[in-house]
Amino acid sequence: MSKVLITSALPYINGIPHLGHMVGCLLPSDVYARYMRMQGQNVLYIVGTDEHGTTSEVGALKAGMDVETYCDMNHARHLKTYQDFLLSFDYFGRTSSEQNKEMTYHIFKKLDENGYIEERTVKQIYSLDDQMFLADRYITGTCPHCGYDKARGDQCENCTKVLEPTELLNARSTISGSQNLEVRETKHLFLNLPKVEPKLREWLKSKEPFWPEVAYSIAQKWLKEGLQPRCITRDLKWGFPVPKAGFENKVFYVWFDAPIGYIGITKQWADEDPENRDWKDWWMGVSDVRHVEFMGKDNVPYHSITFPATLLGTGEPWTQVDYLKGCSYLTYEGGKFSKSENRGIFAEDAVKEFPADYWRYWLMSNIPEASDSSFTFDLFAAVVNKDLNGVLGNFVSRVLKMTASKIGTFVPARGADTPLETTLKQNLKARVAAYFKYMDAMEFRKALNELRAIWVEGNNYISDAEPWTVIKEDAARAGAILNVCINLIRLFAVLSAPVMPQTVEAMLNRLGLKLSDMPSLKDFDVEKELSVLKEGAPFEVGEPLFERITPERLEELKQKYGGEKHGA
RNA sequence: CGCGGGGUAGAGCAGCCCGGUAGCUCGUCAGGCUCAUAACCUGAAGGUCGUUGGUUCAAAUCCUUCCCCCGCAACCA
Repeated sequence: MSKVLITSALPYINGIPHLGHMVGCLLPSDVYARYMRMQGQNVLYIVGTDEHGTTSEVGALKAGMDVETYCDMNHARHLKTYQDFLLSFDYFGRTSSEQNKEMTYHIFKKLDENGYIEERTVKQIYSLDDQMFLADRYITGTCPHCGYDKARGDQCENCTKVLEPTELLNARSTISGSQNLEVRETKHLFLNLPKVEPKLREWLKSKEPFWPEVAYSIAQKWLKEGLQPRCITRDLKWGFPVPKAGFENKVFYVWFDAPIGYIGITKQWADEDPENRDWKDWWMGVSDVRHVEFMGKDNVPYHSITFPATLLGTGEPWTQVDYLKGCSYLTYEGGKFSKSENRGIFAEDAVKEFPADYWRYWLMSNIPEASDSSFTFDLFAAVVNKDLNGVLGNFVSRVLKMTASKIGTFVPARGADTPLETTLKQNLKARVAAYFKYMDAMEFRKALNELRAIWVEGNNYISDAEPWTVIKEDAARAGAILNVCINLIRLFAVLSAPVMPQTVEAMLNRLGLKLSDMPSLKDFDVEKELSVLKEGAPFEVGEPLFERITPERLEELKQKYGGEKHGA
């Protein structure tokens, strides 16, 4: 059995996860993890919060809390949200953990020993009132080019010109509003990327061609533009103190320790059960691990260039990413998700409106793979009503209700196959093979399209077989048809499990089965799976699996979540 | 000329790498069925594949011009 290490980009703790975050990395990583487990693979699925950096410090300051308490609170909030979305991670850790500190120090030490770390003195803006160095984005002032008075230290949003913070007129701290700023020199440590570049190029060459277009292009772009030494320390308090003489008051830059978090969190997981778990089995000197990373396109440079270079620089045999699934962005009703403008639907609210499976199904079948895609409530309602209610939910209803009313609440006897069953099985075999092929390749839109097509086979079969007509003349044959249909419900449930775990459980329960009764997808055989439920097995009809979204409800949702474009 | 991605029926997408009758889902219209959630099944209408020029027997697909949308641009996670 091979090992599959699955990681999702670690959500930044200060952010409020919205549907874009869910679909870009968290959800696909979960669907893939569930699928691989069902394929009999040994899966380790790691997620957690990314906690360090200025943004957390400022967030805590504004909330009037110390950073640790603030992060504890937000960590719990993130965890709750992801559990509500039914993410099946093996461990949900945090980059601020002791374990991650250990890993970060170890890796830093190796890089330093190998000569990849260098000191540089840089000029930065210091705020006397805030008593801290300000990141460029925390400095606001008047743009020297266009006179826009809310230009940020890195760029003017009005005229789009790239700026140096020292160019701003009337510069002030975004945090306190103080204009009491001065330029100070400060010493920092840099990771010498150009020195790692030859190794990096060689490594990328072997992996990259198999990545999605988006990920491949972004990595190529960075190499083409040439790598520069990258600063890995900051003048902040919230972070891991730099273990080097002369840098006692500085911490590592969040982007240095965040990806190391995958390893640190694995150690958190291992430490829970040290008898049976070892982080090294997944990360150090192993050749039987396939590492798959999921992330939004903004994260690709760090996972394809900076982090691999960091690991290569240690000279140690770390597990590197084998497949990098980079997704594009999901936009909301034609614009960006924005917490400050209260535009978009956030994960916490989403699960209050509809069960997680509705969102999981919609998001996975509309995942932005090739290009950005858009969430609209109209599209959402169309999919929920048509696919979930019309195709899947209605099939379950019509089959179970008819069997119950015409025969009884048990599985009728199976008959000999007619050409109808032969055709059904042929179609299903082809569909299932395609579904597996796309899931293996992480082409989720296509996979979900096949899943839907598999459900449609059920409606096609029952339309062609017409048990409601047959039963008037030949009760045994009608029973045989319904036997196939009930087995189809079970088959649909099994195949849908990676995407809609909750619904699948409900489907199985009606058939007197549990989630644990699901077969492995390895060596999945349509013929065999269609004869699992035998004559006499009891079932419950139950309520409809899904709720339809009425036009009234749709309007209500659009109103509530600011579906209309601002400033139109 | 900053970089990358995208521009294909009313909507959302596939096809493009490896040129050869333009495909899928929703929506619309018509028909069927009446077991089921006004659901399901069948069929039809609807596209000069953003634009210019070129290569070719043949271009959505290769090269070129311009336009539009989205994202990124290293002290923003």
